[in-house]
Amino acid sequence: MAGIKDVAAEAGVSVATVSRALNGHPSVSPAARARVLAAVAALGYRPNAVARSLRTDQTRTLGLVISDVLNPYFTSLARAVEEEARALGYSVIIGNADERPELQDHHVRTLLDRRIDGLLLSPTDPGSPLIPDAVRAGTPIVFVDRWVPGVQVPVVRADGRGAVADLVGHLLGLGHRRLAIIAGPAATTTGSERVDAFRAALREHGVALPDAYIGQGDFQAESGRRAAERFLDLPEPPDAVFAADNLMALGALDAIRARGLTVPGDIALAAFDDIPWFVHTDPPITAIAQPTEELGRAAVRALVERIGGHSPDSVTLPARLVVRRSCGASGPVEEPHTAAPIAHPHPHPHTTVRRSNP
Amino acid sequence: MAGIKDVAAEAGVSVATVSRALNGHPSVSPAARARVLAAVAALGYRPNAVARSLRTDQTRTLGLVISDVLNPYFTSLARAVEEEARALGYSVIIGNADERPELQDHHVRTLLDRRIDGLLLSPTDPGSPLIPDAVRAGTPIVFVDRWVPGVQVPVVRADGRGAVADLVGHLLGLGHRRLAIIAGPAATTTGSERVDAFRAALREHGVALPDAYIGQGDFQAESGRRAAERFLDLPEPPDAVFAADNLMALGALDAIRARGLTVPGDIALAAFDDIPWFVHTDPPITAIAQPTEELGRAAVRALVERIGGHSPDSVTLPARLVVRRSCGASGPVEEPHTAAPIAHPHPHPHTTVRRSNP
DNA sequence: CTGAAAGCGCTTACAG
DNA sequence: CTGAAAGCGCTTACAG
Repeated sequence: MAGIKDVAAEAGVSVATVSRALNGHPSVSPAARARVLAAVAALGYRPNAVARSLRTDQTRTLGLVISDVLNPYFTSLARAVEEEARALGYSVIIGNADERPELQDHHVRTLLDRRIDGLLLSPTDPGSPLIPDAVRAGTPIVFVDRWVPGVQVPVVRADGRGAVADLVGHLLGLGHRRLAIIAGPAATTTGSERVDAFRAALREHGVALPDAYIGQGDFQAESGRRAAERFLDLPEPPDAVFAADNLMALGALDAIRARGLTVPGDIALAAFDDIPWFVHTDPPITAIAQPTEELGRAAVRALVERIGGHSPDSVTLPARLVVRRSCGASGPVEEPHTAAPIAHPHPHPHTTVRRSNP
Repeated sequence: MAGIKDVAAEAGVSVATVSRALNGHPSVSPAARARVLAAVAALGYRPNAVARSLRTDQTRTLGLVISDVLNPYFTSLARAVEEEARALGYSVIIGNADERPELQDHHVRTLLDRRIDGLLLSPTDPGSPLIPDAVRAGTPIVFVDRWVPGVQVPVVRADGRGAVADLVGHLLGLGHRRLAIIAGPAATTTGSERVDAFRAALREHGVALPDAYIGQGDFQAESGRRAAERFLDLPEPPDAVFAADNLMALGALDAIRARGLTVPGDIALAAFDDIPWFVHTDPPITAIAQPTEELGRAAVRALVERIGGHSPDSVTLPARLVVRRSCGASGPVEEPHTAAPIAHPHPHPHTTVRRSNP
């Protein structure tokens, strides 16, 4: 593989001039630049990014540690992150924690060892000591989606409270009274916030959320299945279940079907996070949609600002309820707290979109 | 950030000894090793992977360029790849080509600039000159899923011919006669092979595949929608549609529903690539399942062999048909070419699994 | 505008 | 068993 020395020899200049020509340094004569470019083309030279990084102390690389690559939500997030990063001249290396603390640490450590310029993190394990360590060491970090309270790092996330309140109103309006939730790990912010929002909204309507109606999941399909089974084994099973992510909703659907029960006939089902397939499930599933792409882009912009030495603000974007048929006959839709409906990426005759209040 | 010199000073040894102690070199006295380890712990030292890579000329990193991160097939593949790579001591950097040739080239180039030790590639653009260039330059490469004919590189993929033949038998057995396919780009191997297999299987049964029944897609949902619409506009629309990937199947389903038609009542639908959601769509979708995890692992093993200087063989694993209800009343299932059914990851009352012949 | 030289943080023959 | 020194491929003050 041709190195900068080969190019210099071929062009009849010093390596310094080659470097300057390639990096657009102004003080290179047009003649020298032309010879360098010709030599580069002739040799098929490509600068060694490893050497350059060592010298410049920057890798032009961002790390992104997500909780689960098999979750379409994180996958869309990753795609948006990569796009925005590329637009700003950065590469991104994705680490998949698979909802496992050790794996999160493994990836964070590996990324740090590679001297990424900044880290985008959606903590699976908010208790990992690596996080405050990295912050203290001065590594630019931004949390996306999930965050760690108390750690001084900008957070880019969606606020689902309004949408959850809309969902609860929707469920109660359809006559459901025994509302249950399959929660994510309480240690994660998205795990606890969604239950809190659900409980708060129920309280507004004077409805309680008994412990038996809080299933403990881990954001994976299997846990959704188990939680749903436990609900169905109750002497008085819930008549509506809200899964805190799309994978647990899938698991819950599996469990409900396995008992020969139907949605929404026997039990209503709704999910946090909207995905294209929800339009085509039987029945189409009512979900809370996050502005995923915007979150990914905003997170990258914030991180790049941090890398630039600034202190970007946290960003919170609203989520919104997308009503389909999984909670009961749609009937005449009453707009919950607001007016204008928003277009949904997958228009469907049975879909109604509602925006939560700001 | 503490460097190796700081550790050496703290431990009272030379940087050479620190390096040896950290890399498990045998000739380090227990005493020195202990002092080094203590110093490392005290300073929170982490070796700079960039510097190490520059010196050793290896990054212990694999590149993986996939065609579309939003496609669950590639996402599972990526997960399996990362797992196996990690087990073998490698990191992986994923590049998403998004089915766009320029993006594929961008990622291949970036990965090569970073001096990855080897590249796993599922070519979106088989015509890219970067591929033969890299092969010529000696970069270890292995193709996964898709490949480029004529390029001397091991290929790890699934052979869907048996399963497609099973599917055609299944469709004809249910009384469908006008079978259509939504194909991927003819330039990609998976794009052309699936049509070829479909056409060959039809010919076996004396059925023709008219041009009008070959929809040209690009493996994205939107193209599936358009192709399905064109089919439905035909004076004699097909009575069964086979989408060459799961995203085009989603698009086709959208289009069929938008016309107020039902599956399989008005038209049958099947897809290449099985995904968990196919169990819960309305109706559950008959699909051809690839052994995705095995493919990912085998690809990594082959690539690591290549990096080790060996010449691994190509690997071809069989795909299999998973019958659900989207092609018509399931009725008594006749096993097509073989005997034993295989367990499916998502057992479901309406699912029957068939293995294609070897 | 250009080149010689130092140096980024490691690893590894070489000599002892 | 250990250290001094060279060198991986670049970039960048410094001097001219």
